[in-house]
Amino acid sequence: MDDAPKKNRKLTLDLVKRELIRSAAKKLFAESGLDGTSVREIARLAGYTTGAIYFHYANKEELYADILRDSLDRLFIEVRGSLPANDEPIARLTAAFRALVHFYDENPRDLDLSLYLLNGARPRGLTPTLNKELNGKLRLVLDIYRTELSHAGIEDTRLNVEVGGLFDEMIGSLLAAHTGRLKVIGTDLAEVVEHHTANLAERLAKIERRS
Amino acid sequence: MDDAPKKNRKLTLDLVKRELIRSAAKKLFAESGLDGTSVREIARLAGYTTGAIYFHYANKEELYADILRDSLDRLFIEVRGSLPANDEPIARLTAAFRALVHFYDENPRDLDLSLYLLNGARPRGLTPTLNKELNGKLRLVLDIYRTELSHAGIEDTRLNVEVGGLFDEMIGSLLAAHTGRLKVIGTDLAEVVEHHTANLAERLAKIERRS
Amino acid sequence: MDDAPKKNRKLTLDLVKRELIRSAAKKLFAESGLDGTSVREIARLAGYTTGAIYFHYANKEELYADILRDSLDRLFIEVRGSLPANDEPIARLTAAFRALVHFYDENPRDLDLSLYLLNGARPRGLTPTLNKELNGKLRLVLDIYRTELSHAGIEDTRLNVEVGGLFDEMIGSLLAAHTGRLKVIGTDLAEVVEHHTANLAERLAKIERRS
Amino acid sequence: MDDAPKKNRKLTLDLVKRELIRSAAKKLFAESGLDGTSVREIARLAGYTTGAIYFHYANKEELYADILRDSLDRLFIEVRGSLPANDEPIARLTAAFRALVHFYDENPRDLDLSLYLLNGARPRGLTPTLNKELNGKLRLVLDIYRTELSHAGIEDTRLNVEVGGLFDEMIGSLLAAHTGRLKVIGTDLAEVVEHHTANLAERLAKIERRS
DNA sequence: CATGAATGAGCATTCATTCAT
DNA sequence: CATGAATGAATGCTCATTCAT
Repeated sequence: MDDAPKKNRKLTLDLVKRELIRSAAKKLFAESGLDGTSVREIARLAGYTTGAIYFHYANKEELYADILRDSLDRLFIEVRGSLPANDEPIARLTAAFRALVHFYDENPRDLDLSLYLLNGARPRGLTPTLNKELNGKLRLVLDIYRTELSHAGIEDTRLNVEVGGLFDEMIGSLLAAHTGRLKVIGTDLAEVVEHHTANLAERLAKIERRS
Repeated sequence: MDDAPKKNRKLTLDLVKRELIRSAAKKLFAESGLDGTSVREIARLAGYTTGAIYFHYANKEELYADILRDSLDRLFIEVRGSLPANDEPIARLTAAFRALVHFYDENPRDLDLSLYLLNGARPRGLTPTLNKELNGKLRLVLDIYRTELSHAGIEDTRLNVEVGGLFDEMIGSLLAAHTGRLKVIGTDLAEVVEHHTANLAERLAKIERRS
Repeated sequence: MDDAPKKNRKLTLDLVKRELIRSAAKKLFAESGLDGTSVREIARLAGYTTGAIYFHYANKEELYADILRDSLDRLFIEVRGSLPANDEPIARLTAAFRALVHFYDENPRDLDLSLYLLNGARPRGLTPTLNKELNGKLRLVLDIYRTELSHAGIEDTRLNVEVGGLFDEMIGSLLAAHTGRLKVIGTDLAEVVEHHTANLAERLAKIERRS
Repeated sequence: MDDAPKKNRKLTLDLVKRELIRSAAKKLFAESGLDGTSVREIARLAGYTTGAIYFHYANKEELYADILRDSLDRLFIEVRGSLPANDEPIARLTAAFRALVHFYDENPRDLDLSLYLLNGARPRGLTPTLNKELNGKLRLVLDIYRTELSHAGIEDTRLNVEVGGLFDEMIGSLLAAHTGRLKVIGTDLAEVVEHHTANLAERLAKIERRS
């Protein structure tokens, strides 16, 4: 405990620096995407020079992955943590979706960042390995909904369709709220979220009845 | 009818060539986006040299816009043409949405291509003028739904929310079907479309009752 | 006389077309130089397409040379034609210089065009052969002054210096008048020309006395 | 003096490298002009790769401007520094012109480089901002002569004409000496300069008498 | 003669990445 | 650890020139 104070301080400083870089990169990646952001820009915003980035990260892609990895991990924790203890499937699912919406509403940059994966789009520049890993993390979140739906008695065949569909509707709403199509009318996101989660509850109820 | 055979043949050939370029460009733009596609690649795929592209199009962006313009025009015609003659608002809206889904299901490349506009994202590299024009074309399609919803008696304040929301859900479903999240389970799109349009009908009915 | 009316008309038309091209090219070359003018621009301004230029001229350089050649020929004729019949060397020289100034004042485009040669500058893009030929034509004009000066009794050693110097002063004045440094004060060229030719006369007189 | 040897060495090396680029660029710009010189050529001559140039200069134009800026600054210092302390206007003006001629005689590349500005020609490719700035620097030099002439009692209306005229004659002579028209006869520049400054003195004297 | 489509080399510029210091 | 100079490949685009029609 006493023989490594320097190392600790150093480690801490190191983390602070890494966070500085990540924070700068996140902002820029969210604004302009992976290809649209240059390492020089990131370095400048973080207060470093180009070379420094490469001390902390092997390359640009790794930095991008690191940020997205972290974002997906936090999303997972948030959603999993939102599940209430009760047995009511619909209540649990509703809570889980509310958590998703809440997360991306509070962290709009993460939404922009995740768009690459969310719409399954071109992994342009993203190594297959990394693409797989990150999609795996996304699947982990989706699996929460899948599990809950299965607990709600939805048969396996419908499962993926429902989960994917509901998920995409959420994302769609978030995008609508986030990208300005909504700003025109001045309605705030909270209202929209309520509207959608209400819809969701009804739909789940109906699915339950059907199955 | 007989006095201009050469000119006609030439014109036809010309259109064929332009179409060759557009087709190659569409494929690549759909796969890798505007920035991710190089003019050289397009030329190579079309069987030309770089310079030839610039004989037909002022620049890369113009080529991209030309393709997207055409896609949105065809979508508009398809959706507008799908409206049945009867007065039943819900039937009309359902048909209109079905047409949208159908169009993008049949032309998956157009879906990828339109993603830029659909999720309102950063027009990185798109000239403001062009961005405006293309978004205008998209708005034309959205206005069809807006009009129908207003005929269905939805009050003006809710209009934009509903149109945007419904639209995004459709797009979300299409993406889910299109980008592989669905392929896993092997369910075909037709089923999903039915599922969603059914949902839509119910929801519209409910909205109608509320208003 | 009767058997070639078509050919004549054709020849005439041909000359007209060539003149059309030359006129367009002259304007653009004078404005933007050899490198700064594209063949396409010339063709467009002349009302033709690119290929047509290459029917009439082997290449861009040849077109440029043709124009400059013509300009220098006309300058030569003008200057030589200006020499009065009398024996008075000073009067003859003054007339010759006045003709030079007059020519470039009346044909400002020719002045811009000739700048390449006049300041002996970079033959960038100008084939040595052509450069030699055109400089030869310029020398022909200079030789008029040289001859006159020698008639005025200037010894051979001074000849080139004087001719070059006087010539450059004329050009300098023309440039000053032509390029805006003079416009500021609103003085018109006529005045400047008189001023300089007066100077010239005095100077020649003095040279004469000295020699 | 001793505590920063590394930094000093680095700084020195840095300046040397920048100077290497500037020197290579100056040579090529002087020979072939702004448009006629490619960045690749500059890099090659300087012993670097293309990209390296862009580390030191924002773009080709900036490099050109940097060189010309420096040249005009040095000319200004030279001319201003040449003015003798005495009150004799003609002596002062003669000295000032002699300095100009001397400067460009010693630095023939600077003369070629400055031709763009000197003959007021099309700033093809030169950003208006830069063109303005550089012309401002040239004006600073011209203003020295203007001031001296005004001290010599020349009335304001004649001022610009005289300054522009005298200046252009100087430049004309330099060009004549510099571009080979003189080389033929083997007369050295010194003689020509004396000849011209003598002419100048007489002319000024005459102007003074007239005014 | 003229067209206009196509070529292909060249250019300015950007940028991820490396590495000596 | 960080710097900053340098690399080199790639990119969008231009343009003189050619040539089948």
